[in-house]
Amino acid sequence: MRNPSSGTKTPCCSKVGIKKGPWTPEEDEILSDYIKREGEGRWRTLPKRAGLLRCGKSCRLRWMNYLRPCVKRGRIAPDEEDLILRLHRLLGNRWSLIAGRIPGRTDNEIKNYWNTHLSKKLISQGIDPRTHKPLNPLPSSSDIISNNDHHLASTSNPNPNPNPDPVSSKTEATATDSNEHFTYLHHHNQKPQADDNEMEMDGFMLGLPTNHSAYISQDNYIETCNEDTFSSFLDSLINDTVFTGHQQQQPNPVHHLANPQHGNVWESEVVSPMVGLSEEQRALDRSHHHHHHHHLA
DNA sequence: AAAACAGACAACCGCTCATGA
DNA sequence: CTCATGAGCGGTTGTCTGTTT
Repeated sequence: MRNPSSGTKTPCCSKVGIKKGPWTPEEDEILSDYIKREGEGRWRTLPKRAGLLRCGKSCRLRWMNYLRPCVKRGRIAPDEEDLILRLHRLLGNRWSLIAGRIPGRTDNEIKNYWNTHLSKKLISQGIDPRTHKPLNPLPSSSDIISNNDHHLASTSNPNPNPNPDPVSSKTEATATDSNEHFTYLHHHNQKPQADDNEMEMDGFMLGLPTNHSAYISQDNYIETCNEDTFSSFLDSLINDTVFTGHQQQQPNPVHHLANPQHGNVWESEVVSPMVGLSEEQRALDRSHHHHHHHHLA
């Protein structure tokens, strides 16, 4: 990690003469034109090359979240919303991972939509947006009220989520004991990364095809082997029920994987534990995502 | 009519990770 | 191996717009 005190800290937009705030249509056009001509990348130097008084980060963000042709604008459709809910239940706040599964939508957009709409919606339905479980129906004496509050939820949350607090989950390596599970996962999945297709784990197998395997362990955590597996895994999830009516006829090589003869595990079992994804899983997903980005974006 | 407030979304910041020298 | 750098992620803040007082 970069040491902020090393003197090499990148000031990014703090430089004088660097514009901040909302983009103007003129700036948008300059950026779009430039990227169409020269392509993406080299964000740090792009502003200078393109003639923009912005930092590279800002340019990248603007392009990724707004200007790219494949970015879909407009309202989130009901089926998209359903998918977001479903994926969030599985993945937690891994917005980019979720976004990677929703064509045309960006992580930022989904994050915003979650925070402004879905989170509140779930709360109004008596569902904890973090755990996707019912909010404490009968607050016991030990429970402090108001687990509507995102922050307080972390203290009163009965679920096994090892990272109740998004901030701490990010800044600190999680030390909760339930993480040992993912430590295991991490060591076994991430190291060999894309080249191993087989894992021996106990737990019940979901039946991914060929040489891939994904499991729901006895603790109900999803365990995946590599990015392809993970990808297929999510595919199966997506195609499971969300688009019934839209895509159900669409043949999908990995269809039925997630809900084999075991019933709809997503609706019942997977829900809670997956929110407990830890830093290790995060790391795993990151690696997934890095590859995804190139495919999807 | 205007000030205050609230919601929605765009943008920024700090951080981690991957990669290459 | 270490270090520098680019890229990307997720939380948070800023700004705009619509609504309420």
